[in-house]
Amino acid sequence: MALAAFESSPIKMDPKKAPQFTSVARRLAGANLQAHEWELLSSVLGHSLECRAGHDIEKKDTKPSRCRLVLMGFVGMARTLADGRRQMVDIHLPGDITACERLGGAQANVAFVCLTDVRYIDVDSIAQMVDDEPTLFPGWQKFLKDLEEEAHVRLIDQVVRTGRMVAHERMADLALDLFHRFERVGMTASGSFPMPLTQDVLGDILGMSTVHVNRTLQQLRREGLIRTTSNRWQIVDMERLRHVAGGNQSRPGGTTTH
Amino acid sequence: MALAAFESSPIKMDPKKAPQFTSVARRLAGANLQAHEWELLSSVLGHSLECRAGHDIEKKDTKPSRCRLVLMGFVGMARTLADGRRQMVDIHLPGDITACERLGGAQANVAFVCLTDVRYIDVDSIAQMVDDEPTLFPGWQKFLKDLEEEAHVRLIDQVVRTGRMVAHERMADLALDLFHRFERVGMTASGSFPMPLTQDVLGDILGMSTVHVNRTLQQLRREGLIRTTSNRWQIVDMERLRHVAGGNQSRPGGTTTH
DNA sequence: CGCACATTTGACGAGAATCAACTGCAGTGG
DNA sequence: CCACTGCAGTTGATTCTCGTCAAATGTGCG
Repeated sequence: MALAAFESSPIKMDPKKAPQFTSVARRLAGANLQAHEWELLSSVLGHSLECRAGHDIEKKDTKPSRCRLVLMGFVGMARTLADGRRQMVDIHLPGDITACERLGGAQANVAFVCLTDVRYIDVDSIAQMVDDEPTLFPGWQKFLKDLEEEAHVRLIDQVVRTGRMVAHERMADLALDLFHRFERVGMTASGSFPMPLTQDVLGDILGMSTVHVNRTLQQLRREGLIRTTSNRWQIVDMERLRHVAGGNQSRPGGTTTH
Repeated sequence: MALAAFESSPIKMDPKKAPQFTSVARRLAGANLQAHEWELLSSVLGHSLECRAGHDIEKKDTKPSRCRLVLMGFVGMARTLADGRRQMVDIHLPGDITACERLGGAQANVAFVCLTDVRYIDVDSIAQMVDDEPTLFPGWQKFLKDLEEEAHVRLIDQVVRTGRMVAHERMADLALDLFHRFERVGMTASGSFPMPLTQDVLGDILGMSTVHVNRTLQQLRREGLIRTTSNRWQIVDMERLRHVAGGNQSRPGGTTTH
């Protein structure tokens, strides 16, 4: 059991008492952190930060952080064009890091927008220590590297999504992507996953207008593929949804070529 | 002068006699390689490889390489959907590395396609040595890291391009991007840069049909923004082309918010 | 209740894909 | 030398996806 490793770690943390840590716990459970690596985390875990929906993540008082670990909520990596059009380049969920700034972010000209109320911790100091002395923190190094690789693959997926898929394919593909990512951190329940985003924001993610998001969603609902409540989506027919997405979503160990 | 540093390096290489190395020379000139780091390069420079247009880069005999340095030609990082649609996720030009496989490429499900005849060298062995002992090769480490960061920014740009720009904006933005990248490696001449790609491939890059690429190009030509010959594009009116692209293309030190 | 905000609906038009045909051009072989 | 071939580019006609505008409906909240 993944959580067991986390519970038996030097840092005592009961997921039932601190549910905001469960996603990160799932992630770190596979990282094989050593005792002194857990200590790194304990030094910052108490200082989780909050950012309200609609605001950019940014520390006004101190220097901007390059690396944050999301505990709760959705963070969007967004670029805004001169005329106001906005494109979400990537979405960060609980357990992800906003590590773009470690990879050329200075040139990227993107902002990290809280799409919901967000709770996160600043792990920039940890990242810097790991960068300086990678051999001292093998668990953290692998953890950070894995998260960055995943973000890289997500970017590639996002290019394909916006570049070559039509509306209902984009929507289906996104739903599957989010489902699998929430599944890994134990936040799914009977095929459903958190979806508190407005159709407006969904449009900025998928590169389409709000109205078209609405109509595309209706189509998927009408065909019995998904069900939506105010802050959750449920996948009703996984197999057909995959088919709509084109069978191209990267699922663990999935095959690809037709 | 950038080339001077390269010419005075331990490896003698006259750009006039070996023009295929000039792009890499420009790049490495800024990397401040130490003597023993130049040696690394010399061990592989003689073994440049070739791949014909239309084929995937892949070494059949040995294990697949994770890291290649492009000397000449265009390499496309492509994903093909089940029904045959294809999206170019990134384009690698002379002086770039095809380093995707170093960053989660195993999951990325992309192929490296030669969009022209391509000449490249396999620097996987170098990359592995640098990964193992980064402190021994500070110049190479920074060089590889910079190239990866640039690739990351290009991915972000590509998401915005395909997600939120209309056809003529995409085309203008791409033209400017390519121009600036060729400029850095000294392959521009009076506002022109190499463009040997077919409109078919351009469609796969920009996420639009071949016919629409054709019509969009005609529009840009008609408006006096670019001129095209069989294998070069010339930017006629940089200022207005930037305006068409939305003023959002990342140029060195450029400002952004309106 | 009134307000702000999100979702939904309809009507219309613009942008882009598709299909099919045609042009221009370089290479190839008779 | 010229016909033939293949390929990239071009054009027109048509269809369809999607964006825009505007209004209506629903929903939570002070």
